[in-house]
Amino acid sequence: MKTEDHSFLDGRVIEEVSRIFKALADPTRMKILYLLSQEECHVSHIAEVLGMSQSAVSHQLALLRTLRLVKYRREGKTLFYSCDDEHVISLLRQAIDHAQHQ
Amino acid sequence: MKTEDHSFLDGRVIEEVSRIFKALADPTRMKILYLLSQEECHVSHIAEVLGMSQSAVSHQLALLRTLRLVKYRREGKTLFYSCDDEHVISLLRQAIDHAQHQ
DNA sequence: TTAATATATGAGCATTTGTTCATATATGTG
DNA sequence: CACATATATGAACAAATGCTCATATATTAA
Repeated sequence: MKTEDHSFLDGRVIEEVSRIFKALADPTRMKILYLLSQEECHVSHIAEVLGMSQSAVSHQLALLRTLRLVKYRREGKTLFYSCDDEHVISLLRQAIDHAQHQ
Repeated sequence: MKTEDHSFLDGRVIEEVSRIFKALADPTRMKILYLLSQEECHVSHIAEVLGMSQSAVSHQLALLRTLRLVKYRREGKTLFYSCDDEHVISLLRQAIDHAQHQ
């Protein structure tokens, strides 16, 4: 195939896909997303379950919010986070399944 | 749910999945893998098509080899690379499709 | 063997990333 | 209001990343 005959990806698509995979590439964010795919959680619960500092979790949640992968609702002083992108969860589940069965 | 009631991921699975997503998270590697999913290519062809230096491509191919995502065969002085993990290509295609239709 | 070509690889460097620490903001309580 | 609790956020810093440049290795041809 010649250069001009290739099926190229749009630059915006490449950047978008890269953002999604970057989000999934970090073990901490993977754990957070996997946890939130099982149940809605508040921040300190995530921190406790994953054994991380509140600050570290909050920073990662901020990143996931920016990418619109999670959303939250407030209940008093507490914020409950949950997944906001089923497609990304589907990619995560597939990758996990594949890694588990090999 | 209490901490001990969560379905946790095995550390090895987390690391493995993280490695896969890290590989897919870089635009350059995405382009290389997407290209190789279309046809077997030699190194300088990849470099030309993607507008990158031979060295940069070779470094990324070395990384993808380490992860067993690509393989190669030699023909004289030339090395022909191709994909060696259909599952990862499947994840990539799904993410691309999703990004394109939104 | 010498030279040419194709690719790999090590060092160096700028950028990005993920954390911690300290502090700010928001909400509820007395 | 003052105070406690839950979370967010900015600064700083170490580690990881992706490139370039120079050079090494492998193969072929003369």
